[in-house]
Amino acid sequence: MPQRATIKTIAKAVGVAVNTVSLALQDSSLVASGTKQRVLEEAARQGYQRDVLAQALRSGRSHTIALVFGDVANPLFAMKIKLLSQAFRMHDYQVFILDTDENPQQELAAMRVATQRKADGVVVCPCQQGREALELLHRAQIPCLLLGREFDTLAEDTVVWDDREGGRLATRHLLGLGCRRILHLTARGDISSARQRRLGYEDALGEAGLAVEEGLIREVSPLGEGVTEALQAVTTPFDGVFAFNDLLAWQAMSRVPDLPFVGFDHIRAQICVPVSMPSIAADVRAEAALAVELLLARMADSQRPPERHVLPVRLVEAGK
Amino acid sequence: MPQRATIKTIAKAVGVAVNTVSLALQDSSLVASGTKQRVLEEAARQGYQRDVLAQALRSGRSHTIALVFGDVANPLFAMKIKLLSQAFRMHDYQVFILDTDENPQQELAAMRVATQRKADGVVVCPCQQGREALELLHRAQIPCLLLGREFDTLAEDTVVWDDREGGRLATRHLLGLGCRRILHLTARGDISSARQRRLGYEDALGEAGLAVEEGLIREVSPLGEGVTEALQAVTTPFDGVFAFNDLLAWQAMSRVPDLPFVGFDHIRAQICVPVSMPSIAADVRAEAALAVELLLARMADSQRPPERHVLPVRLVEAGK
DNA sequence: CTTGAAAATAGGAACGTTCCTATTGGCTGG
DNA sequence: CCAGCCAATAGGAACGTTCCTATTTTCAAG
Repeated sequence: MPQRATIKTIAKAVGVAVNTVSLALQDSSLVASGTKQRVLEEAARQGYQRDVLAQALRSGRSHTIALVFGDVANPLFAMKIKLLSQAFRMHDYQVFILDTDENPQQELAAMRVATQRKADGVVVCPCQQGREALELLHRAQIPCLLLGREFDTLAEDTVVWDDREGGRLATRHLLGLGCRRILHLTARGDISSARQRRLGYEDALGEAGLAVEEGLIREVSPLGEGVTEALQAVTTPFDGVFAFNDLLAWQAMSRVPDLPFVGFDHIRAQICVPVSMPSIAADVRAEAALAVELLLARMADSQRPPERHVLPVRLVEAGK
Repeated sequence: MPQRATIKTIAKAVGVAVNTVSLALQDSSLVASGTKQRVLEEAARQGYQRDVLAQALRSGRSHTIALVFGDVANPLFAMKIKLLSQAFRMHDYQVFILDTDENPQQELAAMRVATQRKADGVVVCPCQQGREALELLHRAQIPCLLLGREFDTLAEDTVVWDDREGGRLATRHLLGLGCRRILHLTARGDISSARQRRLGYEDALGEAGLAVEEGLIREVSPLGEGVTEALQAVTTPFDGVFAFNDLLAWQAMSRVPDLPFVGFDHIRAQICVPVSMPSIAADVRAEAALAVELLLARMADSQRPPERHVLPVRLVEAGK
């Protein structure tokens, strides 16, 4: 019955103090290179694996980042998660994912988990109206980055798409096709991106000299629940649809075919779907890279003033 | 400068030993209900949050489950992750997700992370040919459940779909449409599900008195890379396609339209895509529930003999 | 009252690290 | 030849829990 390898067992085997082993494993310059080598060899021989929990408890750093998203099953989020995980892993941070179901209560719970698990940082795409969840992190002194959605007051680093411009591009595209009564499917819950996309929609209508009709704006869950019901409830006729995101658009398409649609997020780029629908896209890889860079920078220096980055968007036409 | 609330600060405030506080917080019957109440009140007052890391270090149980999957961005996996997370959270287990990119090396690394983080259990959809990664868990005495893919020797609890039957159903469907030269896009890497689906394909061809043509079976990455190249390399003519999964099928469809296709996994059920393609489905909710139940049972009693569950599959026709 | 056991609480070690403060040995300079 | 210093190592406390083993209190029975 071989007992688990710890710095203690290594220390005993090499004939040196635990402290020396600890330092050697950290590749500290304080320990002689000969001893260092012997320690490393013995560690390898015993199949030593550092106990990250003990390390975290003592050092206060867990080498862990929490990712808080509304819907892991949304391919855009899934891709962001994938990219963020990879990048953070490169920097020796393990990632754990918290799915909030776009529910503010669950978001709060997620933050509690993040603080309990002593996350070194958090990336969140918030579904809260208020800053309650963020305050929780603030009190625990955990650096936080907002991804994809933001708040009016810039209190943390933020990376968002140019949602308003996206809304304009999408709507102009439909106007260009001759649509005059464009239905806008927006997301419930006072999400910044939804608000901005809608403003862009209104901008474009204004440019074209068209009035905004409340009857042509419908709110549904960002998860895509209740789309068909919402469509049935539309009494005014319409000749085109601009949806908050591709998931909503697709769901609507199966109900209202043969109308021009524009979506958002360009999910097709992540998951190759044989559906040809124009959508608004941004560079997700660049977005993830930027997010990681910013969060790591903040973790290194909490005094930096928060930065806000807006990524350019483009309309991807139906062809591809 | 209010210092962090710990059982020690609570103990001091209530005027009782740390031990008593610890027990009270665990709702132990050893501590008098009066004291218990006073402790809980003080804990709430101080905004106490248990340090899960310290708890894990001391108790050996981290209240954590690792989910190891090949591709988080695949909607089927994403949905399984979502369901598993929810269910485990109900039982007070936090989940962390490890994406292996269908790469055996990364799978091994993921297992190392799981052991380092002292996961109480692991759910894995393995991409390894060998049992190396599983041995790692075995040595660390971490219960493990195989989900979606399996090995010949039943050493751990297993939940899989009836892949072979799925292959038969899919192929029979194409045969029923009059196809006689069916291309099969299978997954590289000796994955059990791919093997079984292919066997089913061969079964069905046999039933119809058709020979298996090697030229009509093409291997591609399970991630869907290189599908178009693989299609271009097919020299034999074909009149229908059965793909290892929907992602591959969709990707192929954009290259080879106007042929009957059958996919696998019925992703459309998770993410509402306006693409009408027959696919093989199983009850994902039941699958997740079963997986959770089995893993929890094993965590409670490691001596139980391993169980193997095969979920029935059905063909979902194009209409829906 | 005293006794004994059960109920309630206390005290300290332990989990595996890291951090802080010694202690040792060897070497240089005057 | 010794003060002084630097490099290398050692020792022990600490992180916040839980676990194991005492100790005290309570209270019914004799």
